[in-house]
Amino acid sequence: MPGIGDNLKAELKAVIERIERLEEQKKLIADDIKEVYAEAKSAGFDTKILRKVITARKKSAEERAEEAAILETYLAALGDLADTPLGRAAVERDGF
Amino acid sequence: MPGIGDNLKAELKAVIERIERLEEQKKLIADDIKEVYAEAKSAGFDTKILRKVITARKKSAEERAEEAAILETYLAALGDLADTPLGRAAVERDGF
Amino acid sequence: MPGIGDNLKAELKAVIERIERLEEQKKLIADDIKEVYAEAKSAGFDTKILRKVITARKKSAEERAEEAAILETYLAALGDLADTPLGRAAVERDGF
Amino acid sequence: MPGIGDNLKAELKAVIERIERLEEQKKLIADDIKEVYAEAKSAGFDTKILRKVITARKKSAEERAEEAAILETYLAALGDLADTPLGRAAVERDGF
DNA sequence: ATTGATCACACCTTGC
DNA sequence: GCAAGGTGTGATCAAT
Repeated sequence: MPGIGDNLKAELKAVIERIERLEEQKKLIADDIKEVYAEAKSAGFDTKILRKVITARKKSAEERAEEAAILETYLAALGDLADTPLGRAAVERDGF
Repeated sequence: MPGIGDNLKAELKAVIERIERLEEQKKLIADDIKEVYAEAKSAGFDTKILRKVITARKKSAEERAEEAAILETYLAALGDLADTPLGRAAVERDGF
Repeated sequence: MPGIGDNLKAELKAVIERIERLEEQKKLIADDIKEVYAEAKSAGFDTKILRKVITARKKSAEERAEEAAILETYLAALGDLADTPLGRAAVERDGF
Repeated sequence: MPGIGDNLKAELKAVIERIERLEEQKKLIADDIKEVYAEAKSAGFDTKILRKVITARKKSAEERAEEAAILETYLAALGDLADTPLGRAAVERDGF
């Protein structure tokens, strides 16, 4: 019973396999992370605190990224401004 | 100001960097998975069904693993029994 | 000191009591389960194997439920398709 | 092939069914609890806080039970003491 | 008694 | 904004 469904079936199969393959890899890495935490615990670290540190650093990184994005927006605006004499003067005065 | 905490600090730093590196990799893979779902959606697949299929297949795999574990446990128990003449007789009669 | 908060307070009290009553019942059942395991152990059963069997059976049930859910979703999707002449033709040809 | 294993099999079946029946009941109650939380949420309560309250009350109850147990131990000791004239005097004086 | 593993529960993020 | 899935945490149970 070959039909138009065959292509769909093959596509579907491919999609599912790609996802399952990726999830497998993801799981391997997640297991690695658990292992690192386990080792750290054996070495006397408090994993709960450790996790908090990681989370805090992630938040900081996000904030930095946010700030960088804002800065970039400013710079882009200044770039436009820089095309005018008035803008160029402002840029120079403010040290950009 | 070198002190007794320096080794700990270095260790801690190493641990955190290992974890952050792994989490970064994990995120990359998670993003890949999202991308595959997005592509599949564009190709006309219903991602809701897709996800259900994936989880169902995962469950199947887990169940098979579970059953294999039970079988192994059974066999280990039978192996112990098999070390005694009485046990061997029982095992044979019951078709194991 | 009757005030506007009184209704809320009464509601809150009722909610908390309902939950605590249910959790109490839940705990009683959990204790019953423990007791059954203890009895089984006394009767010579290996509780470890017992638990594995129970969980495997649970997984089977879950998987069946999951598959039923997928089937339902499929059928719903097909039901939508079936509302169009083109869809109906495809559905019939592919044996649904 | 009737054998000595048949009784075991029947017993095993009975045990498994009892446990599964109890776990089913437990799940029903757990679902009831979820439902109460859901209703509470609809009524405008913050379920997170609600859970904290429940937990805190549970802890208090445990503490009270603990204290009651200690009290009981004391009372038992006093009961023994009460069998002696000296003990009885102490009990009376301290208001037990 | 303690420790390690297993499991249910609660929280939180993500997709819809 | 809600529903769902993944993740972290706490409790429970076996083994030493």
